[in-house]
This record gives sequence, C-alpha cells and structure tokens, in this order.
Amino acid sequence: MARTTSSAATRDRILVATTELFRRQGYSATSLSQIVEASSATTGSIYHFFPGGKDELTAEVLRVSGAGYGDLVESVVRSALDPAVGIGDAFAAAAALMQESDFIDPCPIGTIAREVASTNEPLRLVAAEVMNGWVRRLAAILTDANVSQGDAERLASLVVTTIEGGFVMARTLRDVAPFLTAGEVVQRLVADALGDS
Amino acid sequence: MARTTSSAATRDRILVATTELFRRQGYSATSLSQIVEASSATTGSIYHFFPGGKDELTAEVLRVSGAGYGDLVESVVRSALDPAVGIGDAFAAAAALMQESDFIDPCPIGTIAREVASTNEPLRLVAAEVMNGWVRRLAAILTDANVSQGDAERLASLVVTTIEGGFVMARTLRDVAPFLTAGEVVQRLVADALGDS
DNA sequence: GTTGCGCTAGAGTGATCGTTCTAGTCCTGG
DNA sequence: CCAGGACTAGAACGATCACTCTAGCGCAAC
Repeated sequence: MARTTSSAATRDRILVATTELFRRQGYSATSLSQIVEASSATTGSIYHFFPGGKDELTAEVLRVSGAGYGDLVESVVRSALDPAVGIGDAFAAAAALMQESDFIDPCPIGTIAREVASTNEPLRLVAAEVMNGWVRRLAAILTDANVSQGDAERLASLVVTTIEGGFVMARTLRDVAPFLTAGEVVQRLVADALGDS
Repeated sequence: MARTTSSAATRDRILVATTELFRRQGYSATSLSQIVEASSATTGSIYHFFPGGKDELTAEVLRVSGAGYGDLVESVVRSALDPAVGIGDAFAAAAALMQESDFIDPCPIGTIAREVASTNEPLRLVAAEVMNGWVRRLAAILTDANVSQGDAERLASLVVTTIEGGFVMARTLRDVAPFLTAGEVVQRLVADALGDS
C-alpha cells in the first residue's frame, strides 16, 4: 500500500468539507467546485476516491456523518443517570450546538433525505439505513432499561422524528425554543415508559 | 385590464407546477426549464409574473402552498369533535395522502426551508412566517377550547414540529408508521391538555 | 381600425454544472 | 535505482443553469 497516510488525509478532507457544505446548503446546491475549494483537493482526487462521483461521495457522507451523529447522541444518552434524562440532555446539547453555529444544520441527513427521497433511490436507501440505525440504537438503550421491545421501538422512532422536526423548526425560525419544548415532552414520555417497567 | 382571465390562469399553472416540482425534488434541484415544461408556460411568462425570477416565484409558492396546507389542516381539525381528535385526524389524513402519492412530500415548505435557511435570508423569512402562521392558527384552536395561552402555543409548536419530523421520516423510510405513532402521541398530549382545563 | 398593452414566444447570454481525460508527481517494493 | 501504481493537477467537454432581450400576438378602448 502506497502513501496510505497522505491519501487517507485527502479523502478525509473531502468528506469533512462536503459534510460541512451539505449542512449549510444541502445536496443539490453544493457543487463539486465548492468541494474542491473547501477541501483543498482537486477534481482528480475526488474521482480517485469516489469513482461514482457526487452520488458516491454523498452516500459516504451520509454514512459517516450519520454514524458520527449516532455516536454522539448515544454517548450523551448513555452517560446520563437514566435514558429519559439522557435524551433530554441530547436535545439540550443539540440546541446549544445550533445556537453556537448560528443555526447551521447540526447534521445533513434529514435535509438530503428529503431532497432526494423521490428522485435518487440509492441515496434514499442510504439515508433510510442511517435513520433506521439511529432508531435501533436508541431502542436498544431503552430495552436495556427494561422498556418493552414494542414501546422501545415506538419511543425511539418518536425521538428521531422529533429531532428531525426540531431541526426544521429551529433552523427556519432561528429559535431553539420549539426544539427544547419538543425535547422536554419526549423526555417526559420516556420517563413515563421507564416508570411503567 | 386586459385578458385578466387567461393571465391569471397562466400564473396559476406556473405556481401549481412549481409547487409540485418542489414537493418532489426541492428548490435547488428544480430548474426553470422544468417549470416551463410542466406548466406549459414560457420563460417570458414566468418573468412577466415573477420579475424577481426563481426566488420571487419560490416565495410565492411558499406563501400559497403554506396557506393552503394551513387551511386544510385547520378545516380537518375544526370539523372534529374536539381538537385532540381533530389533530389525530389531521395526522391520519396526511399519512393517507402520503401513501396515495407514493410518498411525495405533502408540502414543500419544510424541505425548502432547510435547503435555504443558511443561504437565502429572504426565503428563510418567508418560510418562517408560514410556519409561525401554522403555529398561531393551531394555538388559536386550542385556546378556543379553553387551553391556556402558554400551553396552547407550546402544543401547537409541538404539533408542527412533529408533522415536519414525520414527513422527513415517512418520506425517507417509505413508511407512515413513524408518522402515525407520532400523531397518536401528540393527540394524547392535546387530550390531556384539554382535560386539565 | 388603429393604437396600446398585457402577455407569449423562444433564441441567445455568460456562467457553471458533473464528469472525463491526459500528464504529471511522488513514494515504495524489489 | 528503476519500474509501477497511488495520487494530484487542472484543462477541456457537452449540458444545463438562471436570466435577458427582442419580436410579435390578441384583445380592449376609443
């Protein structure tokens, strides 16, 4: 293997820059020339690492940043006293992140998913796999806390739905209040489910 | 005034076609040439009715379809026995609509809002006004049912957040279950608020 | 019946899109 | 020390982008 170190760094710069651009302006509005500029890479490098072009790069961005955001949420939730408090913490952390970043989208999956869901089936499937992964991981945390399988799945799905809806609202209104309100409600619902067990 | 009838019809065809295209593929991926073709209009007509070009047309689409979707939801909610049931009905109706349309976005505001929120302030403001309008209308229904002003605003905001998040999930997963689950939860929360009054 | 205007028609503008391609450079294994 | 592959560099391609512009159509007022 030749030059693995520097090549991996370039590939990484491309992914990071693309993720950042997607968070600000989504999939269609982001051009390869912007990615080239922001990542200090070249067109050749992009097509070397992602021979499938923009779509392959986008798929990888979805997978990597989806997993990363999942890790972040899971670690916040698991480090709390119980899952209900943890999920509340996750909402609060996301809200803080949004305000600090001047309401840049904390994660690009929802935006891109809605952009491509009806026009690009391979990318839709990647986005769906990412979201299903989030639901699965959250549901596992809840079943670990003795919530029944069915309740855990429904609650986990509700959490993801609420986070995504919260991103739309907060970003559009430039206000985290709706996001925090939704987080408090979800936290209470999870607490109720824990109490029933 | 000359030819008011036919001109209004053309303007309307442009708006309808653009709304439809935005629902499927969002703002950036929709080109004026697609709009020309889908509306059987010409470039000249588009710039005659919307001198500000794509952005002015987009703003009008957001306002018109936002108001239209608001009307639809309000009429469903108001025709139910009580607001809680009505909101549940609205979720069910939206879910049915989504399945019938092969998961085309029922309304383009959320997608476009997230696309442009960080890059096009005038359009972001239009989207924000539309969403605030929805919240206000829903809150008014709840205060009419003797929910306190504060609770009504918080619940209304939660309803909009949940609907938007539900659209993201349902469209991406091609499954209305998460949307319906979220709707049931929201309906129960509203019912609780009504019971407290 | 002609003037005026709302509206349509669509070719043309420069810019930029995603992608391809050829020429390199640089490191590494033998 | 050289052969070869990983990687970079960026010019060039046809297509398409939002938008402009000139020409002309068709109805209404007078």
